[in-house]
Amino acid sequence: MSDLTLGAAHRSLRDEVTKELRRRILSGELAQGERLVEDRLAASLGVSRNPVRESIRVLATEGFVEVVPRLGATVARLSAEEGEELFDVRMAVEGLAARLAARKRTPQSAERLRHVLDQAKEAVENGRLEDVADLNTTFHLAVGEAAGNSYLSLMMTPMLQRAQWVFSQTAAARGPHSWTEHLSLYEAIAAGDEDEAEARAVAHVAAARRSFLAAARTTNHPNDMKTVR
Amino acid sequence: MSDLTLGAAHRSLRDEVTKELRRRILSGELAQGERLVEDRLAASLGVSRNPVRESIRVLATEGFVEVVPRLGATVARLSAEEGEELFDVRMAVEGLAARLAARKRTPQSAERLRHVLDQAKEAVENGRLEDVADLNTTFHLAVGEAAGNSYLSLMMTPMLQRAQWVFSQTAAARGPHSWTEHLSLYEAIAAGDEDEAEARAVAHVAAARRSFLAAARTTNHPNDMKTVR
DNA sequence: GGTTAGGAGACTGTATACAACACATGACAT
DNA sequence: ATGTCATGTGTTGTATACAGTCTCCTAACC
Repeated sequence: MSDLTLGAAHRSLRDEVTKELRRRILSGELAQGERLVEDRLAASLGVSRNPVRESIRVLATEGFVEVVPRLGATVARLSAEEGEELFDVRMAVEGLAARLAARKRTPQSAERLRHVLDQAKEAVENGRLEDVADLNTTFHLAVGEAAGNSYLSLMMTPMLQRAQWVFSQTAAARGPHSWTEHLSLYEAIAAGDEDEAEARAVAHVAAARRSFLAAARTTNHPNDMKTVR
Repeated sequence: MSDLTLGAAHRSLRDEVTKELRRRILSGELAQGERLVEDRLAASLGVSRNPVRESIRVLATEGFVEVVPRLGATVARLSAEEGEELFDVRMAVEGLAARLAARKRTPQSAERLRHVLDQAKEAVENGRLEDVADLNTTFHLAVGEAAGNSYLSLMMTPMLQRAQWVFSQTAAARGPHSWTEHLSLYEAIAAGDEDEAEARAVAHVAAARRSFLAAARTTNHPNDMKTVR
């Protein structure tokens, strides 16, 4: 139906498919537990089953999809408990990222962080909330990049996308709050203060967890997040 | 050539291919930077290109393979610096895993850890070094499982395989040493002492890093690990 | 001699085709 | 009425086919 418009520089079709499927999952367009039938997805994307299959496998290793060998793939289910558990991992990983980013700071990395912050500020002021969520993720990832540790970046990319997913599923948005905390983290990194950077990153994730818990408590039943079918 | 013997319970062929390719990379049978030509791999595994392609994509998201859109895939290169950086990530992640494992310990998880330790002890005593390396990885992963955090497990699996890769590439084996440290970590976890468990896990990874650095210094040139071509 | 156009070979990207399997439905037997 | 078996449909797993692109080699040209 809605054919993909593939990017200028001949980015392979499969990458576009992966991106689009991930987007649909993160946005909730594909609901948790929903079955991913290769034929249907292929038709809806205007491609053959082959790129779809490859994408599904990638998304499965990233944790967005569950594959049972002969039975097919479904969008992963995310219990409230699993959502909360993710924050533990984030605190450890992002704490490290912030510390290393402060240690290895360069003019370029500071510039990059500031650039993302500026974009986010602009998006906040203009009330473009979808962009704010994306830019928050981008900022966290930029901190990971600034840490100058390739495996850390590789690991953080799907982790942060998952975090965004968790939030979108609970409808717990907290854009402006985030922004000031990001600024404060940026300052510690730019100042090269490792301990403070780590502490602020951990505190930031902890604050995000509290938002999540509050939202989860009001919008959902005790043990499961909404699992629209 | 060497057709895969696919497991009893009809585990899909593609899973076997992924496992086998990963094994070949970890063992060095496929050298760093070596080109992965789909046709050749397919022929050598006795399957068609399709499962091979899917496997390559999965291994790429795990960080063992690098894919450049129209040019093909190569085994990832691991500089000595990247190898060392991995230890930073491991300290953060495995420290958390040990802490959580101590917090959430159950008779079952303790039993599981002890079982792996017993196997490792037996392998050490019988001098089966390849098995020791695998069992060390298994133990670390078991700690991750004991933490009862699904995303943590998901993240740790490729991370630990990568760690094993790093060691095999530098020929830095330290089996027996590891074993006593593992035992000590197990005891802290079984005692439910969170702080001690985290500290011992971090110390264990730090010790591994020292082994790595020592081995890397003697076997390699300053900035690059051996990159056989 | 160096540089550039052309073409052959190799390989990836994508589509199509077919085989194997799972599940549902319904008929038949007990 | 219930259990078991046969049949059909939908879906995944795998193989094959073809088109597009990159690289390298050759040859012609300046």
